[in-house]
Amino acid sequence: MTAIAGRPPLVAVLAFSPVTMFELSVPFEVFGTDRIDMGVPSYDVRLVAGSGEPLVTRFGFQLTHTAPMSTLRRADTIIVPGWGLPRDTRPDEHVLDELRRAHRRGARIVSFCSGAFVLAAAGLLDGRCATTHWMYTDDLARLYPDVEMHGSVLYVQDGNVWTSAGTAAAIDLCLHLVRADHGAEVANIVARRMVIPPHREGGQAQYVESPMVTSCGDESLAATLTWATAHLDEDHTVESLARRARQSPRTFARRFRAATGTTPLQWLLGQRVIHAQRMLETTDVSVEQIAGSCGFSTASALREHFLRRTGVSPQAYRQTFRQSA
DNA sequence: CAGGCTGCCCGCCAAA
DNA sequence: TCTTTGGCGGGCAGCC
Repeated sequence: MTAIAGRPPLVAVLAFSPVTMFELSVPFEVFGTDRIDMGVPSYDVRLVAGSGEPLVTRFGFQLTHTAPMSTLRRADTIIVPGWGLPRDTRPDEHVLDELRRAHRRGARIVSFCSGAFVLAAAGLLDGRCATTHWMYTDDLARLYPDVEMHGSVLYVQDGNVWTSAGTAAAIDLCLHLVRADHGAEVANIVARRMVIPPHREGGQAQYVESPMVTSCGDESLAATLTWATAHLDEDHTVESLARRARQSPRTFARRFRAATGTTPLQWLLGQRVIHAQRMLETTDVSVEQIAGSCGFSTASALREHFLRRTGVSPQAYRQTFRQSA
């Protein structure tokens, strides 16, 4: 998302009573917190009440002095957090019209958790891939049969429409949007400031049995992952990683999936692409050299995986960040 | 870009 | 008996 020169991107949080407090605060924490001192570009975040003032949270607190509905007409990104009304409740038609209108002019439309029902009610998910909290996927599929539901991922992008799963996946999606806007380096700074892991793949399973890196969990697995990210340029196989973790390959693979929601090779490829993103953002090293230091045997292997995971070629990616720098 | 080769992934099952 | 482990093999993704 490119900001119009001179003003930071406008993020409108379109909330409906009774709104979930956690999800309401996530966009303000990720986008609205001033981190200029660490080199993070700022956003302009506004709260818009979709169901009229006062906006009421699920715990009964009232929020007043929200921004006017017309904010949606200027917003670069509109985020709809989860809300607590029955799933078949439809917001006012004029609010849905504003959403459709924003979508038509190219604004980025985002939902967290049950906020997906608002996007669906506006028809923005028809024929699109989407997700929501795993408890609601069946309901949404039944109410809006034209939506292609993906029930087991953290977040999904389809064109300019992004939907995320329950509660904490909102953070993953917001960080991903920061990454899309300003690159992995900036997203990592934000993640570090918020003291959360910088990246969980959107396709990662919702049913993760334990966080990827935990101080009281599987130490040898966490240590092995940390080590591998610091040695991406070397060759790794499931067998070699398992040996380092002092486990049989079969047990290592099993624990790996339980802890990360993905497989060793897919995780490794993801880490390599992230590292390539950082190098493209911060250096002028050739793509061939980047491929080598990321552990890809050839530049074409890097190009293939980079394109598949980011949607753009390494060269185009670099140009985007060189222009805005 | 086709096709073969290698290694990954995961269901299955027996052993601990 | 119940749970965890780890070896095996088929299908297939990734690489050359």
